[in-house]
Amino acid sequence: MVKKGKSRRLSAGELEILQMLWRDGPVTLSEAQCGLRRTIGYTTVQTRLNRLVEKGVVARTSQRPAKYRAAVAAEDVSAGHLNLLLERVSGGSIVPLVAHLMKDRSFSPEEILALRKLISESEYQSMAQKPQGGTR
Amino acid sequence: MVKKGKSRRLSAGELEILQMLWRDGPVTLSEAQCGLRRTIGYTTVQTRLNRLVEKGVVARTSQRPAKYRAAVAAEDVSAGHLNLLLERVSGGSIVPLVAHLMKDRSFSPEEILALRKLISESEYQSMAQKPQGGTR
DNA sequence: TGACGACTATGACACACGTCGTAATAATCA
DNA sequence: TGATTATTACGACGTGTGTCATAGTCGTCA
Repeated sequence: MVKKGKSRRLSAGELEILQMLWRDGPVTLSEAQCGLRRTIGYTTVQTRLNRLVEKGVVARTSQRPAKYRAAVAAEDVSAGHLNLLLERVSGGSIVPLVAHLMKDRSFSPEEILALRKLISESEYQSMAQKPQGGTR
Repeated sequence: MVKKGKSRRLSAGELEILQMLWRDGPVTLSEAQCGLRRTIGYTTVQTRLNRLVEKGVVARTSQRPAKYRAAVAAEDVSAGHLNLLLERVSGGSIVPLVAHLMKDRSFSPEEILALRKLISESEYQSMAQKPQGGTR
C-alpha cells in the first residue's frame, strides 16, 4: 500500500505535470519539458518534478538520465477530486454532476451504450444488496 | 453580464467558504464563522471573505453588519472544475468519470431513473442534430 | 453623551508554488 | 585526458493563501 498518509493537496500546476506522466509514461527531464503543452523553463520542470517526488506522488529512477514516473494512479487522484467536488457542490448526489457532464456534449453510440451498462450494473448491485424490494 | 473574465482559480479553502455561502445564503461575518465546519479565527474568515470579494466571486452589501453572498453560481464553478478534471484525467471522455462516480455507491430508484433519462435525452439530441460537435 | 461591544480596516508572518539562474557533476568524444 | 555537453543540485525571488493580532470606526443603550 502506498503511503498516502497526509493526502497532500495537489495544485493545478502539479496536476499538469502528473497528467503528462500518466499520458506519456516514464520520461526524462528533457522529455518532460517537451511533453508539456506550454513551454516552461527546463529547471522549472525540474523543480516541479522534484517537489512532486518529495510528496511521494512521483517516483524517480537512479540511472543517470533519471526517469520520472507517476507513483499514484490517475483514478485515485481523480476520485479524490471528484468526491470533493461532489460533496462541495452537489451535496453528495451524482445526478446533477452527471447532468452537467452531459449537457452541451454529444456522445457516440458506444458511449451511450457504456453509460447504460454502468447504470444497469449499478441497479443490479443495489437490488442484490438490498433485496427488500423484491421482484418488480 | 457578470464579469468573469479571468476565471481565477479558487483554492480549496476558498471553496470551503463558497460552499457555506451557497448552502446558507447571505450571511454576516459572525454567522459565517459559525457556519464553517472547522473553527477558525474571526479575522481569518474576514480576510478570506475579503479576498473572495476582491476576486469578484463574493458580493458584499454596504449595510452596517455587512452581508456576504456568493456572486457566482455553484454550477459554474463546478462545471469549470469538472471540465478541468475531465481534460486532465479522462482525456475528455466522460465515461470513465461516470464509472468512477458510480463505483462503490448505491442509488435510489429515483436516481437510476434520472440517470437513464439523462442518457435518453442526450441520445435523442445526438440523433436529432447530428452536429459537427465542438462545444467550443 | 459617553462607554461598551460589534464590526471593519490594515498589517503581519509563514509556508506553498511557479518561475528561473547558476554552480556542480557526470557522460561523451576528439 | 581534456574539452564540451547533458544532467543534476541548490538556491533565490515574487505571489498567493492561511492564519491571525491590533487598532480604528460605528451603533446602541444607560
